[in-house]
Amino acid sequence: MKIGELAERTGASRRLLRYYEEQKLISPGRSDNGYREYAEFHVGRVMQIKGLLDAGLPTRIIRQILPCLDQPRSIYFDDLTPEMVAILEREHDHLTQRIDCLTRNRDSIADYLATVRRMKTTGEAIDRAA
Amino acid sequence: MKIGELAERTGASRRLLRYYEEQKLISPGRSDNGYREYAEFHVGRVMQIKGLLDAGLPTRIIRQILPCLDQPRSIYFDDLTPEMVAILEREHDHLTQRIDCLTRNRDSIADYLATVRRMKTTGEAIDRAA
DNA sequence: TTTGACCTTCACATCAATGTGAGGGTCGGA
DNA sequence: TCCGACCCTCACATTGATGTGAAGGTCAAA
Repeated sequence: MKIGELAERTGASRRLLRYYEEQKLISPGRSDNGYREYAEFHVGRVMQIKGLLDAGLPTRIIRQILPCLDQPRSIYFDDLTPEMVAILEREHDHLTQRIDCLTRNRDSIADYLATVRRMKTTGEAIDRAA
Repeated sequence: MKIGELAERTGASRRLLRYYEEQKLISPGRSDNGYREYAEFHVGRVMQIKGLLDAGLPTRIIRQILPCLDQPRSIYFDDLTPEMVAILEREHDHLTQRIDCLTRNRDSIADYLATVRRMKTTGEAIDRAA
């Protein structure tokens, strides 16, 4: 599949797909004419990159952890240095922190919305006294 | 408390604290000499901002949802426009998506690390065949 | 009273993630 | 063969979150 189709299927711009490649997050092949050639699995891959990016991870980190997240592992265990394990552990903890922070804030929003809805139905009694 | 102390207690640079103010995320008072004067609750507030920012939310969104997350509500229910409710609902869903994405990826890392550890103990049998 | 450690504003620098456009090939169909 | 819709590279622009430094005011302690 060429870049246009991948762009359409993932919602990422062509420019962005080239940027991901420049950042070594994806490595499409090339056909004879120089066009990038993407495989089916690149669709999921791009979605994953977009998600991680949107969640605040920089490409630098994504590049490091991505090879470990593939289903048929693309990095093998004897290639794995202690440094790499340390990075993964650190990122694992970091992700957990982010998740906790987001969860707390999301729940606060939910609480707030729930309160608003309760107010709306039980009458407009506002506790300005708080 | 002055900006230096707040910076030290929150781990945010002075520059950043001024930036947050410029972005209307915090509103310290001023003493006679023009120095910013922060209250105790600003410590938590800054941590929350840092967390949200680190998790990928732009200041624009943080500014919108922050007033709703305070414990003594600083925004009251009759001030709340339908547009604001819509924004909160949208952000709530968006946060949920982010959380799911991060959770999936964190769990993948955990799986990977678990597999690595299993390999280390049960011998170096590598499934290159995958 | 001077020095050092604060604080102020202003402004330019940087990095990551993007957009946008120029200048130019490739290719399939009218 | 020519047009339109693709693709390429290169490169400059922008936005958001920061760093950094200049030029200067405040204040406490020596």
